[in-house]
Amino acid sequence: MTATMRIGEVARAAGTTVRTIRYYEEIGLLTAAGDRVSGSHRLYTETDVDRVKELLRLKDLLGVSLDELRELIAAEEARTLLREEFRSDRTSSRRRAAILREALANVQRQQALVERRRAQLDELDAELQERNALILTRLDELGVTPVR
Amino acid sequence: MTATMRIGEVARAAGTTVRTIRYYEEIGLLTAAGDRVSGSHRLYTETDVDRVKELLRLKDLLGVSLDELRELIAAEEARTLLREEFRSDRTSSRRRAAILREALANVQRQQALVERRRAQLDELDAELQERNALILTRLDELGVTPVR
DNA sequence: TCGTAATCTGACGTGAACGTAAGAAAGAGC
DNA sequence: GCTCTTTCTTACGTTCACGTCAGATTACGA
Repeated sequence: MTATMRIGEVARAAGTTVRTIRYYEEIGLLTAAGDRVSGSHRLYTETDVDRVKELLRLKDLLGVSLDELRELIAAEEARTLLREEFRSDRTSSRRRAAILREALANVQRQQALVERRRAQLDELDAELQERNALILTRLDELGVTPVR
Repeated sequence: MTATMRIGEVARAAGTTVRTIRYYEEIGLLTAAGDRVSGSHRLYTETDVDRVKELLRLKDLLGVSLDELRELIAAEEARTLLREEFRSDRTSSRRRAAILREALANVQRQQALVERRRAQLDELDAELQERNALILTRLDELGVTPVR
């Protein structure tokens, strides 16, 4: 189907290690494309690379554990369905709508977390600004010209 | 001097555990106020509570390790000096300026990290918005009225 | 002074997220 | 078919950031 790649290439493309990819599969965060008999090489697509990148990003930016991440992405399975099932002509409108709703809820959960994080960051930023200003004032009082 | 408190109260006030406070001292992130002979109770001030809160926040929001946090806060010692030495009348203007400059550099390092994080968050947010919009469009194409 | 709660030190335990090593097997290129 | 790199499975090791336990000590309040 799509240009198929092996685990090493995926790791390099996603900026991580082979072990991490396998580990994510172990804990159910990832599944190699296509059925695979134990022992044979795992095969992936570009989409998988994107997924790995996204997992790493969410983990880092939102500071969630891989367990929480699994919950957060639970409905992401729907995203896979969206590619495999959604495109099929024999998928009903009703079914498609359900898939889309799942995907929507999924995205919205992530957005909520992003919003919370952003609010916290803003607060921190405001306090840092304040401290910065205070220090500049004190320097000024000393008759010193601050750097910038 | 200031209203003095013990480790349990500090932990409660900062929303963490006694063990964490001791651990932070172990790795040099924190120092109990005043000289202390081994075995006697650690004593803290309100300022220490703020410091612990800040440490927890930076760790969480910026996603840095405690080691990195120590580097990041290195010059924070200057902040303590700022309270003890800065207020002394026998501290020269030149010395005060130096202390302030240290504090300034310190704050600015933190601000830089906050900025980077914010930029990353913004990027993530933009992509989520896009996905959200795409899903809504598809739902619309199906003639379904999305929730909200 | 005495009882009791909180804290002390020291040490070992734990969960998450991988790292690493060994030996076998797979698969791409010639 | 053969070589050589890459991947496979299994399993134990490691680091970080604390948790937990034991026994001794401290200090506050009656």
